Amino acid sequence: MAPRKKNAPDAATTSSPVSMADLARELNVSMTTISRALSDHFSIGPAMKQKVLKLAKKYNYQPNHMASALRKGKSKLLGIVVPYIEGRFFPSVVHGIETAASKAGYNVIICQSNEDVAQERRNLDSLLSAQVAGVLVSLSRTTLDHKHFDKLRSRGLPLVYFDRVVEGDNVNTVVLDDREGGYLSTRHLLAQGCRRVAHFAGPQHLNIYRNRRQGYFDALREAGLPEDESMVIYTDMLQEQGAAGLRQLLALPNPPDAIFSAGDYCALGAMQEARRQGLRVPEDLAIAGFSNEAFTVVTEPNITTVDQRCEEMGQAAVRLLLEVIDSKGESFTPRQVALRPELLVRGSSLRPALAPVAKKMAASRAKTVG
Amino acid sequence: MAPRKKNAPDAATTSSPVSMADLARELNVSMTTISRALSDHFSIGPAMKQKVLKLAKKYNYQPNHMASALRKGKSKLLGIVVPYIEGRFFPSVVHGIETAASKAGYNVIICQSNEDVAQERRNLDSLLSAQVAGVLVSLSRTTLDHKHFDKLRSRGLPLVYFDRVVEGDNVNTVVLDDREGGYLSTRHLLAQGCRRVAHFAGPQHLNIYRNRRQGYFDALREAGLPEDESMVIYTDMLQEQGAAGLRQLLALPNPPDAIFSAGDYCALGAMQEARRQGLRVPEDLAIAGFSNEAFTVVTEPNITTVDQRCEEMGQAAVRLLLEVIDSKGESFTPRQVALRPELLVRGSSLRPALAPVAKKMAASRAKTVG
DNA sequence: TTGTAGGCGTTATCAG
DNA sequence: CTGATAACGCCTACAA
Repeated sequence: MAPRKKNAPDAATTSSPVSMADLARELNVSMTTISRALSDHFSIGPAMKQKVLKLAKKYNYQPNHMASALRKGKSKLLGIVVPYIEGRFFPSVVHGIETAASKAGYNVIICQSNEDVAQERRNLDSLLSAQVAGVLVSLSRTTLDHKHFDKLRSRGLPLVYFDRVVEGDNVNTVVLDDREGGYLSTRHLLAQGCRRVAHFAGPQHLNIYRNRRQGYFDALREAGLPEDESMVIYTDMLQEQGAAGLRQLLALPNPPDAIFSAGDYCALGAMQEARRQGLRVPEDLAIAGFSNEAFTVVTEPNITTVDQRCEEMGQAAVRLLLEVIDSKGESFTPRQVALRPELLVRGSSLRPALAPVAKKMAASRAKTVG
Repeated sequence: MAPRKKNAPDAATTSSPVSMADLARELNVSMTTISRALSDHFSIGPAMKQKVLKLAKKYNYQPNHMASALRKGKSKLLGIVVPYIEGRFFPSVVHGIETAASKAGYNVIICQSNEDVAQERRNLDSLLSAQVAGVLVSLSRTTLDHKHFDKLRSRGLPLVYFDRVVEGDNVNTVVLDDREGGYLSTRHLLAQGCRRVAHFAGPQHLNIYRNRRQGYFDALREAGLPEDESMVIYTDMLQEQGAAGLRQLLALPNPPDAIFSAGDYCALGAMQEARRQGLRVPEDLAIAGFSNEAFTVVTEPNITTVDQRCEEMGQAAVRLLLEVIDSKGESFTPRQVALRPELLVRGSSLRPALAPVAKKMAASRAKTVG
């Protein structure tokens, strides 16, 4: 062990961190007093409190969270496990999480599963070892069973899933209300005067895509329109598939006058293909996507889409997690939160003739439906 | 203190974490033996090692990093401070950092300064308290002096700046070679046959923009072309400023046939304005941007740009930081790393007539110049 | 090859 | 109001 020189003028370059013991020695009081003064304990007189605080500032005292956590058995660390930190969605959610967590005095450890269950398992072990106070997870695509999360539960570690969640009512989850998103989007297209609205659906084993499709059908039914499976194209939400999908739709005896795509990339592909086919967007074909990708405000026209409230999702997840953490002892009844999506009406779906009116309607709708 | 039942069948729902002491008791050996067996110490026989490892697995033992860090005075945590986690750049860098760090057995705590020095200061305190082993920083825009980082240095805490760095040769930095990026881009435009290349420059108090401009001038000089300040438009790299900038350039007696923009958004604005003015891109006006924003492959034509190697930057920063950490004791000579940018030639700058040849040239150049 | 004991910095408990 | 003391879980000199 390196010899530590206490109470000695520090070496030229590096100095050891100041501990409570150092402050205690300096003031000729006990560590207890220091500890209490710093944590604003009622049993310490204001005079002493001031003295301690002043000295702490002078010596630039930083509490050692590890020691505190070790002693208390509770750290001020939250763990995040996401598939990856790229694209638009996850970074924004992480942004929201970090903001909310730091506001509550927590630091955040971030892990990526890279869409790999094995990695996800290791992430959990890693967070366990780091003694986090709770964990926020968005499942990897390859996660089929969730036994590895029992390890957390058996340790009594609070857990909240977001976006890609375990379904059930005994888990804490925060998701976007995808059904509502699909519903709002489709209803908007119908309000534009479109009568044959097609749908680009995503993989139906993922609940987000199932729900968006459900919202689409709900809006059709509400408008008294039939559910026509020939108008639904199943894709993996890739750009090229949007182009191919549109070609397929145009070959129908009765082609669509609008498309609600469950993803922006697919919508983009369709819009580009429409141009190649000589169709005007939105006059001949109205298009709406999903996710509010950055490029949707760069295309000509801009693409109507649904915002996923990434940041709110992060904040809601943290709020829920902290509730569970703070309720330690009493048994907390798991809760499932669904966030309102926001429809963003843009040029790709706004029929010029109806524009002034429709814009207003759409705007008020997007707000009031929430 | 809650009573802990050692060695007792665990309560129905939650169980306490298993410690080395628990394992030691079970095997009737000392904690020392357990500790050594788990850390693969040479003085422990293979038989005992096996026994311990098996029991550890059975009880799902997770080492307590906090205790270990407290004892050793060294944690396995790295701290990151970034202005924010959004857009394309920072998330990708963070992605690279987390990947490299976790490969080396480190966890990563992430903090956002929100472009605010005061917040940045708090972030540092927070990381100090969390006992991180080192810190990676990209400066907030409002950070003018760097005194608050002395706190780290005086604690002997390794520090690496990336992207937005403190300039000097006594700090560790990782940046993109922006000059080279500007040079490659401009040279490419010249190779396309353009002879009047304009430049959208960014705020010159930021070194990245200064350097991109320098690369632009270097390429012009190399081609024997004059430096013409009337062809340089100073902007904040906003989309609208690109449009305005182009209008300004077109009003010149001798308008440009190409633009090298120090940012993609500005390039986009110019491209949209060019279309409005009836100019063909790239035939009448070749355009190149900077940053490889996601939308550059979505526009028509796609936008030629310079990739900033976000992920490599993160990895390089971690490598450097770990070097400093591992060199503890010997004095480490600070190092400044500059990453090679990658020119991505796309439709906005590829003159059709020259396309087949030029494409090949540009490609080989982008690789070999590096 | 294994064990003993002390301490990292903090806080809870109990005693003044 | 304040102080002494013992733990939290792990590591490591030193002893056996």
